[in-house]
Amino acid sequence: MVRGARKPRLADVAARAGVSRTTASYILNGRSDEMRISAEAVARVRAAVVDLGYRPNRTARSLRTAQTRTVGLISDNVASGHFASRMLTGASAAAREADHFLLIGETDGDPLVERLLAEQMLDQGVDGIVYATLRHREVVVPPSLLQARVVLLNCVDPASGLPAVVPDEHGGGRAAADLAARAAGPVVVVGDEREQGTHAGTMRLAGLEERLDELGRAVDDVVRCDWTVPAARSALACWWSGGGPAGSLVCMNDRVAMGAYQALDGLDASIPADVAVVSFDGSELASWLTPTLTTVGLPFADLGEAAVRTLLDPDARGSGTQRLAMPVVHGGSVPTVARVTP
Amino acid sequence: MVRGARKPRLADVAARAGVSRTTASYILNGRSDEMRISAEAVARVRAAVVDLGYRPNRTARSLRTAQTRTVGLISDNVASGHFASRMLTGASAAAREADHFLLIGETDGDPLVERLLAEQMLDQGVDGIVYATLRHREVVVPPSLLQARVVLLNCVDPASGLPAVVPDEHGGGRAAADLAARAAGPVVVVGDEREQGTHAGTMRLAGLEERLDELGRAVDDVVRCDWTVPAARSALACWWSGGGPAGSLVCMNDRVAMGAYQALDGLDASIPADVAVVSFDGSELASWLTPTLTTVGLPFADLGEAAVRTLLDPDARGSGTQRLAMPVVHGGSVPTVARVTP
DNA sequence: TTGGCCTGCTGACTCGATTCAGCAACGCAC
DNA sequence: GTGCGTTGCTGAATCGAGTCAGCAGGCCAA
Repeated sequence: MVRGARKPRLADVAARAGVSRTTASYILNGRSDEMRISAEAVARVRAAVVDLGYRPNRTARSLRTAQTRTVGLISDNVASGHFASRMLTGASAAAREADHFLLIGETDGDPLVERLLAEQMLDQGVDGIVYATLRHREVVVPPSLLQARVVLLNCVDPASGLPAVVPDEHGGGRAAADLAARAAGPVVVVGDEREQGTHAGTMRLAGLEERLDELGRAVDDVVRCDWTVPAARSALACWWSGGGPAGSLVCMNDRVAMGAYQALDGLDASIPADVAVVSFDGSELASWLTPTLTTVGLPFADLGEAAVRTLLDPDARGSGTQRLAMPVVHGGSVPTVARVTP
Repeated sequence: MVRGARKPRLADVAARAGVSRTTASYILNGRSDEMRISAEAVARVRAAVVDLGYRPNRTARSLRTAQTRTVGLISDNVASGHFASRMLTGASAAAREADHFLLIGETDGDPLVERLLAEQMLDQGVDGIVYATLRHREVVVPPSLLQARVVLLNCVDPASGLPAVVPDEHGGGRAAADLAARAAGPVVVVGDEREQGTHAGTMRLAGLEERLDELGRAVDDVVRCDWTVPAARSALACWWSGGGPAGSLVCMNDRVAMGAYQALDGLDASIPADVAVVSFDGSELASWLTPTLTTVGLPFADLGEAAVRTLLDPDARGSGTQRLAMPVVHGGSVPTVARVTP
């Protein structure tokens, strides 16, 4: 590129190659065969592009084609969520793969901000919008969104029938059952399955019960508490005040499991010999505990990726709800081999 | 807006108001006084905008003005970092405040991807680029970036002299000193201050030593280990095998502190009565420990906000490096009142 | 009457691409 | 030599705004 000169335009390329703008445009858009451009012209244009360091102006192209090659992601709190922010990683990677960029905006749950953000993204001309939530739950998307293509991420909107990508909580519950069943003794769920702000709990519990039943086992008790460290700690401490802990604990998330570890700490019971612990999330926290926690992971990066893929896939219009498998992250909190069940 | 009609353009507004496109444009851009447009014309145009539901086409405007009202954020791993992802929250909030959108891209540290991403963002016509890193460290920004306005976030590039926004690690170290000095006995630093991938450690240590010196105290020992839970746990367990723990621990981050808690667990020493623990990060983890951890926080959201503000502030060209204060997050791991120093 | 100034507006060009419709030049069949 | 088809290209319109230069028309002073 010539020093000091302004950025070259398509017209400059065309002039240098001795062809019209039209011809140059066809060549750069891969339509040279269709338009029967001679090989010589193609070569001259390509050379000119290199010589001038030409890069097409995306804005001008967008004006003409009404496509901006950007996708928006509107969320309540995803970037703030410690672990859920990987949805952004996945989404942005998938966008880049499709030569798009990801535009992000957070609403903090404020419906007004949500509406504003949606409108501004539409003004900006995004090619589609991913509507994401920190917790897996049901939502009602703002009507203004519906002018664009929308894919839901980590949430569903039953009324709208919009395509959605969510973790397979039910399958995750089944996986947890298999892990919990490795230990003998009662299976105890820790954490209120109706935790507000999500319905992951009910689905996990349903899967857990289904699979335990198949194994000839059952959920023997549920210790209801918020999904936080201190709530789980005190709930369990209180619950065990009767007899000593035994069997296996299925914790609704890794923080609850951490609370369980703390509650076990004072007692004379070791993990996993006396008590097995399984949980959900697959966050880094699981690897910080001793012994490391066996946890059924939320595939956040994959969720983000799948959502953007679905959004940009022209064939995926009414593709319903995709449930992505929750992979087990193996730790040391369950016995490595299943005990033989009587 | 009329049903089924295509989106109204400025020309439609002008026609309905009985003025020229030029006049309508001046009015909508707040230049009606300067251009001496009559109050009646202004009113008619505003009414037409409402009637038609007119929203300006940002792409067309961008083409003309060469401003896209978007800013890019290129990072190595910020969205994946559990806690650092709040930089995105702050950055996106600041962008929105200035009527801009945030475009994100992650490189995973790959210089090739970095270059590509930078070029694509420039093609996209971003009004500026924030270059961010997960860890606070020195970087060399890719030369292709320098075509745009750039602000560094959580890193510095001494050679380029680019404006940067970073946490005030030195000041944070001083704050930690005040907290550690509340307990009598030796002050022990936990975590290698030369942790690879960041130079936060050396700055924290320098601030710590400076302030301790002012208080007539000193760093009595440094237990060098990686900034991870298991490394800190085993390093401390080993270190204490001589005598019992006492004094105060200054942990290089919250995970190290968690390791310290675990190491203390078997021993007969309580926090903060026997050992005070201070750390750096201010992550949620601090609130999950028992007792809750007193930690000098990284103001990630503020950092992100300040970076975008600086980027968009026309007066802030060579504004040097902004060091944002690290706020103390008070927990229960240090004595509440300072002991009288002899 | 003429010239100059103010008020209130507009015509036409511009940003940088995409794309439809059409046009010369040539060969070939009749 | 006329008509037709193919090859290889191009002119000009278009997307939807922003903006410079200028133009009527009225008023006032000389």
